[in-house]
Amino acid sequence: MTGNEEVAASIREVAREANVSLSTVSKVLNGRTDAKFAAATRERVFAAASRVGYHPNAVARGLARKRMDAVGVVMAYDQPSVTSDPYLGACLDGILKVNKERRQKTVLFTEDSWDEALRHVPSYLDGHCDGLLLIIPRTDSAIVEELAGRSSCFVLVGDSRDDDRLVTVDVDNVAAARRMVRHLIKLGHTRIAAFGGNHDFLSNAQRMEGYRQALAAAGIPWREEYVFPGEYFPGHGYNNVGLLLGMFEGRPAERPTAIFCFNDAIARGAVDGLRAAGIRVPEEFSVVGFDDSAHAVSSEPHITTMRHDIRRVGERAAEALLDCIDGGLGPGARVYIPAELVERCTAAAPPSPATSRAEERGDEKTIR
Amino acid sequence: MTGNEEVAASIREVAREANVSLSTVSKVLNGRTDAKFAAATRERVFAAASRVGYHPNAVARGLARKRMDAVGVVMAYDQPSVTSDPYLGACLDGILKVNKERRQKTVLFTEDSWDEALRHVPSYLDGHCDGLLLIIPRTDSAIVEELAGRSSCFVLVGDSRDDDRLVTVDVDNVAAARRMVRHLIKLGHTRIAAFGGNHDFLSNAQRMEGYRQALAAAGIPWREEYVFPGEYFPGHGYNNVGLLLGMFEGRPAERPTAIFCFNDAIARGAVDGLRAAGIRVPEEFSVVGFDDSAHAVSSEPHITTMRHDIRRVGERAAEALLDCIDGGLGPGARVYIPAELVERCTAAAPPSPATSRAEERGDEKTIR
DNA sequence: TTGTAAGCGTTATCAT
DNA sequence: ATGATAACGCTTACAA
Repeated sequence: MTGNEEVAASIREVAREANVSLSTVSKVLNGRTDAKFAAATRERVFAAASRVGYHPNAVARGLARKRMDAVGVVMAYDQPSVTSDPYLGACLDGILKVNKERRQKTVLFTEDSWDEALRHVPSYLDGHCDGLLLIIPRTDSAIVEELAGRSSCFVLVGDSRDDDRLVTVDVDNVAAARRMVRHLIKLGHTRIAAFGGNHDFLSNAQRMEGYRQALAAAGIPWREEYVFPGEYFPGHGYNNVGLLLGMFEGRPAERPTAIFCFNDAIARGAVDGLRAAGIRVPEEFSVVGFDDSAHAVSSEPHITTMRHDIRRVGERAAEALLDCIDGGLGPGARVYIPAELVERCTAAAPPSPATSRAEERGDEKTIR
Repeated sequence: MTGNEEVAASIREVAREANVSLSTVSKVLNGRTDAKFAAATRERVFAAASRVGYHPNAVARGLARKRMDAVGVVMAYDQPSVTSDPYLGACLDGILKVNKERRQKTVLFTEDSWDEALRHVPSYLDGHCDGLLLIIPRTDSAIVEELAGRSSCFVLVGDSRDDDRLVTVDVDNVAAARRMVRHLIKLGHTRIAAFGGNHDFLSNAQRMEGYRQALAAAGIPWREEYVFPGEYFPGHGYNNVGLLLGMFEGRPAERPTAIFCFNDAIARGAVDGLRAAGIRVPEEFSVVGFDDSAHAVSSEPHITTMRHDIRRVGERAAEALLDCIDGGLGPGARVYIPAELVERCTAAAPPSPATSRAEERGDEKTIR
């Protein structure tokens, strides 16, 4: 109980209390090294400051320095809430962590849609925030165009489009896909099908690229008939399994022994389809998913998948933005966060080599 | 493509463009009614403003008006994340919704503990935010004391302590408990036990009060032996059922026919305990929970409970804070959010007298 | 080593 | 109906 400090003390009172000028107070309190103050003066200032309970006004300070030590986070979601979206939530967690460490304030801009967000760009850029983190999961360039023209700092989170005007932080889809396919190859698979996701998602293209690279690295030729386009839903996994099984009905030796699904939903559908066809997973057929979402463990068997560290995405994004604000990071930077392989119960070695070889012979046969 | 507006235009350029003074621009753009400007002047100003792409600087404006149109939300959690705590998440959603509607910025202050928060009070009150929303679930007065001395606006969310210096918004525990007990009474129960939660939680006292009120309103005398203290965990529900059954072993006609549990965890334990004792729920015994948490539907039977609208708590809290900032709401205000009865499968009419007696006899048998 | 004064971009209080 | 001009609280050249 130090009494009542009703209204915030300004730098003026400190100056008066300490019998020094305003600038002296400012410099001493900000620890400016360009001027050396007498120890006695410094003491007087500190004493006065604590006596009057001085804490600099962030707004005035911000106006003078053109730096608010605050970053904006803009996100749009049709979901009912921030909290109901695990991606947004995890991302935000990472952002908050870094901002707290670096003593930056986090201001949240939530919109119902990116159209709304676009309309509010001026308010994001009104000087309140030193930079912007945009959690913009799908390709939506209108707002990016709007921002890219301005001189402010901003980074795109969960996106990795190739644009020299902006910095992006995203999960490393191609490396993760490559890793996953390599995992299947190491298990002994050589005939690996790919069950793709939505055609217009960047992630789909990236995962496809990872698949391609892993195959190429292992010297396994690309086979168009192993690639099944689809969408990020279980139904597509299920249906494509039917298609696949039908396609290779007459030539079992060419039939894939594993499926790389572009997300867990597809994988879940594929597993169900396989089982419905009487094929055991993983003994007879391996299936892997992606993302380690709820689908991966929603029922048996639990799906082998790649786990993204979304929280880390948020952290790195916040760091990147801060670097950008401090002038250490220019536009064009691309940050990728590696994923982690989660081995569960749907991937194993293909059926025994003997069988395998036999199948491969059969494979040639079917070609003619 | 209007060209490149590299750096934000200031009110100066607008004034120059429009050939008017700074104050005219400010007044016209802010729609001040105290001065009537010629339509021509207004037009010129608007035209100039949009021509140079003018948007007022929020920081300068904030400094001048002493109002940032921003509110701070401070929360401390030991949880790994904002998103993993359903209470915090829902609350935040409500806050964000209202702030968005009222065009207020939301700045997030997350701390690892309330001690940390206490240490950062000065930074919350540095002028950046016009008021503070504190999501402070349990009694933790140090920080409240710290804030109550200051002249800023703040409201406590999820708390309803009686302190004239502050405004609180919380779930209406006593009304909800009263409502739930009345529900049991309406079903025909008159012997209703209460399984309490942690002794030191405010919610426990409030729910007990609701129980007391409902009984009193129905003219049912208070029976100390029907009240079982405990903690908010399933184990306490289970154990207290054992206790209760034991206590009334020799006098079945006095045994309660229903249990009002102070949360769903306790209720889940109670249901399990009853079933373990061979008693059917709800046919022979009713059990109700509170909070509509995951426990309520984690297994069969799904528990009849009271659902809180936490999102609404957030909304009302944000509204209360804004009212407070606008001077419309003074300290001492108490806002309560009503809960909703969720009828599920654990509450029914008590056994009919005849049946009841028979069952009670059977009950005695199983016990020996 | 310390002080003076000019901003920072707005709003608000006076005059005119 | 408009325009100077002084705050707002702080930082930062530039002086002394």
